[in-house]
Amino acid sequence: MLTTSEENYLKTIYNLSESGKKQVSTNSISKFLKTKPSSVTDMIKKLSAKKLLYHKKYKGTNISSNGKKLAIQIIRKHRLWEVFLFEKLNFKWDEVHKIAEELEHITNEKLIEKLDKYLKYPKIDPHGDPIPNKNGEINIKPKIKLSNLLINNNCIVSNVNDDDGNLLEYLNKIKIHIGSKIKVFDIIEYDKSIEIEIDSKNKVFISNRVAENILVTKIN
Amino acid sequence: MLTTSEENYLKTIYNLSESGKKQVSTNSISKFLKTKPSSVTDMIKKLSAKKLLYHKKYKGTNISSNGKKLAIQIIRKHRLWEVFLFEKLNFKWDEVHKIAEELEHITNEKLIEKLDKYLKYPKIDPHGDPIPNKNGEINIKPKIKLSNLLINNNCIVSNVNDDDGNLLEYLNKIKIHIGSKIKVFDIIEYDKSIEIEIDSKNKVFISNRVAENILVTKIN
DNA sequence: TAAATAATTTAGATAAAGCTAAAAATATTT
DNA sequence: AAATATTTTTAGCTTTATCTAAATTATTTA
Repeated sequence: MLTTSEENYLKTIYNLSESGKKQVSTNSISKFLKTKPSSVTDMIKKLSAKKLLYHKKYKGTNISSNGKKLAIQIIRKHRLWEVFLFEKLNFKWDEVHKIAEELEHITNEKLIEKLDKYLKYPKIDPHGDPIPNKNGEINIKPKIKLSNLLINNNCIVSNVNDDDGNLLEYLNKIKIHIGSKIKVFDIIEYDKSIEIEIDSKNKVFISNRVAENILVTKIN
Repeated sequence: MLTTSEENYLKTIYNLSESGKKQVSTNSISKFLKTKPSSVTDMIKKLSAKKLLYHKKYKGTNISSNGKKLAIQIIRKHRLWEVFLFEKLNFKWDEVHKIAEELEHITNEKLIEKLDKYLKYPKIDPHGDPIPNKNGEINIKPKIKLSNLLINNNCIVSNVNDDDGNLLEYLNKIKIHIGSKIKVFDIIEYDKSIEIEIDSKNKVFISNRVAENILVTKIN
């Protein structure tokens, strides 16, 4: 059994090693968790002693296969709770993460199995991220440009190219945000602009340039 | 903001002072929480400094009105989560308490308001205990003998006189336990035995003697 | 490549929440 | 009312997860 703190480190190290090179630096962990590098070193020692990490002094940290298994189960719990908060309690997409950070540490296998069943075994969370199953298998859907979809395709917005401040402002105005469900209604051949339906409500036209800067996960 | 441990002490002291005399002894707290009396003394000092308790050395502890308010909100969370686990996730009555002990410490007001709404503002938990409302008001229903109910009354079993080992065994056999919902179908004038329906399923007859040893909370 | 800079680790400190053992206060018996 | 027993508190220790400051190793730059 792991403490909440150990779980948070493990999850962070797993996430950092997935979204980059396999060797995770002490500083990157410290930055993410907002703790001091010396605290990170301490925790790395603890988790290494439990064979959940491999660590070479001054070189970096790797997650072990046991560590990975545990991390994935924490992520599973996190994302299932996010679905619950979003779908059942009607929280907004940007409110669920913080609460799920607390709920994910509740340790009761039966609770998670029953929650999963109750939510009808969802495959993705409100941000479009895949939910690992009981056995830790993850169905990773690639993130593609909205401009690459075809008519009648459905997707969830998972990322926005935010180099450009104006784009975010515009998306905010037409109510597109991370987690929004979008259906492609029409594609105009002339300029590749597309007509979309946002969250089963408003329909709008967006230019190809905008559609190229929205990353989505295809669903069904 | 209180730590989980502080919350557990506060809740315990509130419960002990409700179910007995107002002065709570260090030993009784220690017994309930399975910590050593010396640890209890330490925590009492901490909570007294926060004005949540009043304490006189060697004499005993009282909960303050601020302490009471906080304790009631923790109990509110606990009982709402119990309803969720019981009604939505289909846990058994005797499984919900342990899980709710963890869930009750999650601190997010909006979460509890939304959970309350989602559960349709329940008034009692699966054990028949009242759920305090947002303002901390508790609708305390008296616990009465099952033998005192009238035809068509509904109730929840909240206590069983367990001096007699045979009674518990018998109740187990006919599937009556704490939290069971019972409807009175008929009362036989001759011997005051009653016909009841248990959890909207099986109907049985029980003697007046048995009915006198089951304490219930009337509902609707 | 040597010096400067950055990253990482070590050593030692702190606060929270528990513990044991002993002292002090209170309660109960004889 | 003394002696004994019980309860409560105090003093000091442990573990967990942090921290700061200093030392060590790695990397970058001039």
